Amino acid sequence: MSTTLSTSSDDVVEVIFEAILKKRLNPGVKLSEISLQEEFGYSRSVIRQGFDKLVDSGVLIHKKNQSVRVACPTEQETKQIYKARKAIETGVIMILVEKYHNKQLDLTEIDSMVSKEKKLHDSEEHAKLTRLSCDFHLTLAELCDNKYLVESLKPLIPLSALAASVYADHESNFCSFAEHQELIEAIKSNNPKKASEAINVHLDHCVHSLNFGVQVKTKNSYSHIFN
Amino acid sequence: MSTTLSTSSDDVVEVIFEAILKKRLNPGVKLSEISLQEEFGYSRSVIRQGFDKLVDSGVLIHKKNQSVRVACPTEQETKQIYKARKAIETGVIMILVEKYHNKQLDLTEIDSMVSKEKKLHDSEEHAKLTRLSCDFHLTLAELCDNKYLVESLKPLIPLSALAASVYADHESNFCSFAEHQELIEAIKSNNPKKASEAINVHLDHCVHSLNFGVQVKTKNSYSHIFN
DNA sequence: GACTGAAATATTGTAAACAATAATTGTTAA
DNA sequence: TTAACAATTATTGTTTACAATATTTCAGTC
Repeated sequence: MSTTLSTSSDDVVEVIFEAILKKRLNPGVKLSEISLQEEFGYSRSVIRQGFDKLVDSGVLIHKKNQSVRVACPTEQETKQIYKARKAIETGVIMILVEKYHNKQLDLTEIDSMVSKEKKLHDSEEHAKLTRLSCDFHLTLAELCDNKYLVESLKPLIPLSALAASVYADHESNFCSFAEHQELIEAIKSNNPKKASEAINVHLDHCVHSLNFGVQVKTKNSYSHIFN
Repeated sequence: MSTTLSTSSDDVVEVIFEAILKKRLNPGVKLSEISLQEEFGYSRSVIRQGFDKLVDSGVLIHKKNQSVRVACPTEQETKQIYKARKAIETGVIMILVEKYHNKQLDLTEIDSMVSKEKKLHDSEEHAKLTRLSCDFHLTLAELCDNKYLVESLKPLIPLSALAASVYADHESNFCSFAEHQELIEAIKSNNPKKASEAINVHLDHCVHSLNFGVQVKTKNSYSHIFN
């Protein structure tokens, strides 16, 4: 949370967030404290502090006396995640519509993100696109200038990425940049209803593009993950 | 998070949450790890783990090399808290309207909570009423069967209670039970728009009942707080 | 060869120790 | 008396050590 001075354990959180978004850490992977000690250069207790935070947000799963594992959202959990996102992000969009209308919102940053998404889509750089899609949603929340809203959404993004890496057949059109474009247009057109529909439709599309029939596969090694 | 087996540190979290909701812990109060060691019977590292979780949710504030303090929301933060709540709880209510309409929702528990609120209001037991009001909002979220939504809302409730204990002149009518009643009626009437308005109006009333002109006072001792 | 169970190993849970920093107290000088 | 500064104390940040639990290995049996 932004009221907190960042400590060493936040590095651990950030690196693991990153690794998940970059698909270097797959659902179900086991992470032991001592093994990561060397990787990070921090002592076990610092690693553990980072783990605790990630467990708290649901990104890592921790059963007593067992190593933590990267969460592997079930179908039901995935649907819950997106339902929660719809609630939070609808609120985000409503705030942004109002802010834009009051000339309190600068959309140049988010515009350029969408442009970049289009480029990555055209050049078929799927991994980078997925990553940028996640950033897009978080950036929208950040534009609200409401740290509580941001913190509410934050854990749901890597959870969504995890769900995608389990259930998405082709991640190319998992989180459509075209719909991101439409969303921004809706904000600019000062039409709350249209904007609300745009975000809800978009998130529904994300879920519907997933194939929950696939057999869940988990990986176990984590060498060369964090670099 | 419910995917986690509860550990000792969760006791710390619960007790401090409780103490805040019961107004035994006031905004700004300093909490030292060693002092609470005796209070709980756990070692310092366990206390610290609990603190870390509370810091992460914004309920405690932690600056490097200083003791944690109970958060003391500013006017701006309080408004952000309620804006975030409006986003999340509007989503909650929409889900409940749909669930009720599909006969998948049992409202007897929440009905009895409102009745109990009325009793406490009539007998002027303000402290217990405040506590129950908080539970009311959390229970609504829990009825959605969505742990992510619950976890999003959870930290905002004690933060709201903290804001109230700083800025509320008379806490008797801070979070109106009558409006809770209306909210439930709106859900039962299967009217999404009415329900949405009810929750937004209610949360707006909560903020507007606060007096941000008051001088913020912080207390410093914490004897006899946890019993 | 596959299964059972016990020993060995590895990993987590907790506590204690040490180092670094902040808060407090006490002293001195203006 | 007050202010500035030094010494002391208290508290946090981090590491390390030990106990409790889980996982793995391997021998023995069917």
